[in-house]
Amino acid sequence: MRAELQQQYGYLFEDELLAEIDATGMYKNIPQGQTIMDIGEPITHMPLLLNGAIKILREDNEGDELLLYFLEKGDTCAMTFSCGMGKTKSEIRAVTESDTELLMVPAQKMEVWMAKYPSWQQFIVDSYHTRMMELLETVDTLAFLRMDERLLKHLQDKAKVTHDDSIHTTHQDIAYDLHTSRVVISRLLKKLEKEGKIEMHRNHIKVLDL
Amino acid sequence: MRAELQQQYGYLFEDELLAEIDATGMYKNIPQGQTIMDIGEPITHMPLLLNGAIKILREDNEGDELLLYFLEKGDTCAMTFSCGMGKTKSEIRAVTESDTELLMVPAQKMEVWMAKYPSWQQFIVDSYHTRMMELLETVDTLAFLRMDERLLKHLQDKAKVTHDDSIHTTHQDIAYDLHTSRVVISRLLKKLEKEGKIEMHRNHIKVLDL
DNA sequence: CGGTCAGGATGACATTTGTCACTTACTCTA
DNA sequence: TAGAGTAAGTGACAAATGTCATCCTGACCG
Repeated sequence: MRAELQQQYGYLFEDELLAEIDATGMYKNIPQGQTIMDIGEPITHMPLLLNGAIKILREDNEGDELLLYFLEKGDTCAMTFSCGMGKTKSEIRAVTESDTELLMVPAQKMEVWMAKYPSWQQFIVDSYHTRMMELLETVDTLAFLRMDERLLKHLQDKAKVTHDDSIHTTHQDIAYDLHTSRVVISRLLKKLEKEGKIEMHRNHIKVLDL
Repeated sequence: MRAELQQQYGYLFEDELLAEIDATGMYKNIPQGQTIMDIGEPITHMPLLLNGAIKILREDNEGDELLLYFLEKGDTCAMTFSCGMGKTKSEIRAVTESDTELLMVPAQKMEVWMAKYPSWQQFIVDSYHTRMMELLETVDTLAFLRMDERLLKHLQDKAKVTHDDSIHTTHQDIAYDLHTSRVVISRLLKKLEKEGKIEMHRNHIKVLDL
């Protein structure tokens, strides 16, 4: 674990901070498909990813979801930071997209480190900025792209974070991520296959247009 | 100007920081409808709003716009902060929604203050969080609401930031903000009027459902 | 091997949004 | 006062998306 921490964050943090993270962070290895943070739950810890990928979701009033963005190793979710500091509840749901190793860092430590370590402060601001840019990209996708374009982009993003151009998922799961219906996704996938951008198989899709 | 600075930010910042902002910030009084920051331009200053409101816009590949959110007095746009620090170009356009007074703070000062003043650091993190929550709201609006719901919410938001339930705007301007066409807006406004939620006049709209 | 269930495909139809063309109404200026 | 320009309304049509029902296929289990 310490080796992975060193590998992912060693170039960012002072040795002293790395030692503190090592001492206080709770290591977890979570299989694919698990919810590690949910909407409305108080935030007690903040995840630092060591390996794998997480998807960050929003939810509407009917309980239907929408994918905001993916997180990968070396990332954290900045929203957890200030929700933790403000003692508010989570506005987003985090679900493991693939088997994931991470450190859960206690929320109260984050504030202490903000004052104590310039590298942590820089990390938090950089993380906010990066997530902000990703949310902007999500807004752009929703506002400017049609559903078939969103679908292709989604498959490409998924292939990128799992490092596998063969995606194991169902039409229904994709429909949930894109906040639409399964029938619409099946039709659009058919269209993308016709266009030579993907190859369809039962329970998985191979992305050709990367 | 110093009085307004004290009024809007006095409760947030140390006296020493306020003095530095006063000394280095460039006061501006900008009429409604002016672009104060544009996409692709390098960021040399960051605005601190004293009075009025600004709308923050995104642009697609065809040059069509989309409103992200409004900023009011006591606000800044966190995206300018890290874009300024990273010496990158602006990803958003900022346009005055009403006559606006603000201080333009030099970008290089922001980084200095980050290390020097805990209150500035707190302000930046809080600002990031607030903007993040607003972007989430924008995502929700785009993903979960139909165009007529988005339109009503837009009018309500506009009324709120201008402190006037009679909005001076055109169907075409609203269509630009919502990234749609004027005809669609005219029809939906007609529908909202029928539903008793607004009152329509040429060049302005009165919001009844607040 | 047959039954069940999940995943996927298809047809028909409805709703929402967008585009184009044209007309009407209002405002401003010479 | 008339003309020009802008703002708004309407009709017709197209495209995109969503819903419902039904059927087909593959995997799994008893």
